[in-house]
Amino acid sequence: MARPVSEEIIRTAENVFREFLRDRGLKYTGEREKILSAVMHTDEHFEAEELLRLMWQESNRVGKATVYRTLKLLVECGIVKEVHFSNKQVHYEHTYGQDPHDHMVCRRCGRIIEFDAGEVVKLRTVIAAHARFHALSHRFQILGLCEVCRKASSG
Amino acid sequence: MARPVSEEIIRTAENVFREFLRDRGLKYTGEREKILSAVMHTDEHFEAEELLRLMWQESNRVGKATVYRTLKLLVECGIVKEVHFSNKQVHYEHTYGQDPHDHMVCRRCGRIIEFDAGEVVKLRTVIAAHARFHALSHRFQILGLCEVCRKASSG
DNA sequence: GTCAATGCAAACATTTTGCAACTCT
DNA sequence: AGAGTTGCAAAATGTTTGCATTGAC
Repeated sequence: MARPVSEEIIRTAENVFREFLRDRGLKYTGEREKILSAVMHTDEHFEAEELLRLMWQESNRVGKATVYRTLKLLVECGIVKEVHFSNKQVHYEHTYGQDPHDHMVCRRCGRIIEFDAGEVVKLRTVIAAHARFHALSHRFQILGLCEVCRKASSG
Repeated sequence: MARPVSEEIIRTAENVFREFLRDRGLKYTGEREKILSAVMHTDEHFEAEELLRLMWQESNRVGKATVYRTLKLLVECGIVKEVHFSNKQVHYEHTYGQDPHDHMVCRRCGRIIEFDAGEVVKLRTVIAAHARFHALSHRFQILGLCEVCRKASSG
């Protein structure tokens, strides 16, 4: 899982976001600040509605539409990444100050295991070069059975 | 792109599907046959609604719900694969009789470039072994700029 | 004849949008 | 002051479901 992140990194992310907004003539509002903070304090993958629920529990009343709009901005500016685990909602994770990683997803129990993306990045560069493609990012997931479920099903 | 596939392969796929259905006490109906045929004759990635439109154009009147239900079965039986390009609809491709491949997606123009998945499969096995995870499949996409768009944006 | 499949429309879940009121800068 | 932002509720999107009718085996 994405690990909880130091206050220092959170402040840096805020600066990145503020600058990103300023560059486009957009405003750093109280809502955007609160949403970024909620995102950075999450150490799990989350969905938009989940983040909203979390914020409401802590009496941070922001509208649903604002959360969706702000997440989109955070993705654009690279602080947040979209992950597609299921066919339903989009999942998000903050990646700012984290090592790049990808996920293994257990088909049986849904468990998520992260792994370092270093080798994947190397491979993607080689593959892209062959097609004269300029790789900027990737999405990678390994689907299968985690150790527990494998043992359970062969037992 | 998935290449158009020989009539022989199509017949084999039909057999696979029929057997899959029989094994579960399900029926090989005219609708399912028509949908499988439409899928196998597609050589592009498609969406459920697109397939439906295509079939209607050729006066193959099947209900939308039936298409969704049948695609789900085809995925289960391994003839069709889900691909998640965007955050919106699921895309599908038939993979029966095709070499395993993954995709590069151009962020600017949306162009899809396929590449052989051999190296990815090797890498996923190594990575999975580290976590005692049993890899069964993967999803991989490289996002970036295709040659045309890279030239256009640097010019 | 039985049990499953179909088609339709209604339901559903998630995300986006229009708009009047508001708030950063 | 003015352009962008918010929240709400309505709309849109993509997919699923309930149910009466139809069809495969």
